[in-house]
Amino acid sequence: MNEKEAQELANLLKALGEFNRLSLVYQLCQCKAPQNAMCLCECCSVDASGVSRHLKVLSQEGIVSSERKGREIQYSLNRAEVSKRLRELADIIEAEPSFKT
Amino acid sequence: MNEKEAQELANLLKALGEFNRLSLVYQLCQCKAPQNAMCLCECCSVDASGVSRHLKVLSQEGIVSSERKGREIQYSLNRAEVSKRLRELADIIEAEPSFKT
DNA sequence: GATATATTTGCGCAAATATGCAAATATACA
DNA sequence: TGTATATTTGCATATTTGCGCAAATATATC
Repeated sequence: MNEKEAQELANLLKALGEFNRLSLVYQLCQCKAPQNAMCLCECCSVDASGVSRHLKVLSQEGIVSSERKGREIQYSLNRAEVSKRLRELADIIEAEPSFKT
Repeated sequence: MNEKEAQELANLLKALGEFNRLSLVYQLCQCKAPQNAMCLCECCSVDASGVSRHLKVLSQEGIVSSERKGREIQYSLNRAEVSKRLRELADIIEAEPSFKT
């Protein structure tokens, strides 16, 4: 794990590690269909501009994808990619080294 | 997942989502034996007081355990617990619901 | 008790972050 | 073109966070 990868992973974890953003992720988690920001607004105690900013952070970290549909922008969770990265970290943490002190 | 659990998980992710703290975790990851803070200091570009504070955060979130051994305090990574919590989140994120929109 | 080493804590500072509000922008529709 | 809805952005503000330094504390050893 080099420095750049570590920084990217830290960024991912930081993006998920804010309560309202994690709430947005949970909300998307429970949805089969993509959701727009107005809808996601309801699960989270911030106004539309705050939701917009949080979704931008999640998007920049590759946690959600977005697609404009008319007036709305529909967000969906990148389930496979996010869970993969979390499991990779879990694997690293779990594996006790056979060498070194 | 209730509000309290979500907040605790957010706290865990936030604790891991800071570059120097994640570096400390990686360092502990590569060690079989517990390490003291002076040793951990080397992998991380902050002074001893900074490392102490980071280790306190990691300890409060249950990521590391500590035990005083004479003058030193030895830190070890709670591998099983941390990887379990990360995998639980990965499971939640990965599983597409069969109901709801 | 005096000294050395390891760790924590108080303090101040600078940077980052989360937030709301209002204005700007994008799009759809009458 | 004008209006309504959805989203973003600029701005100001309050809070949090990470950091180093110096002092305090804890423990071991002389």
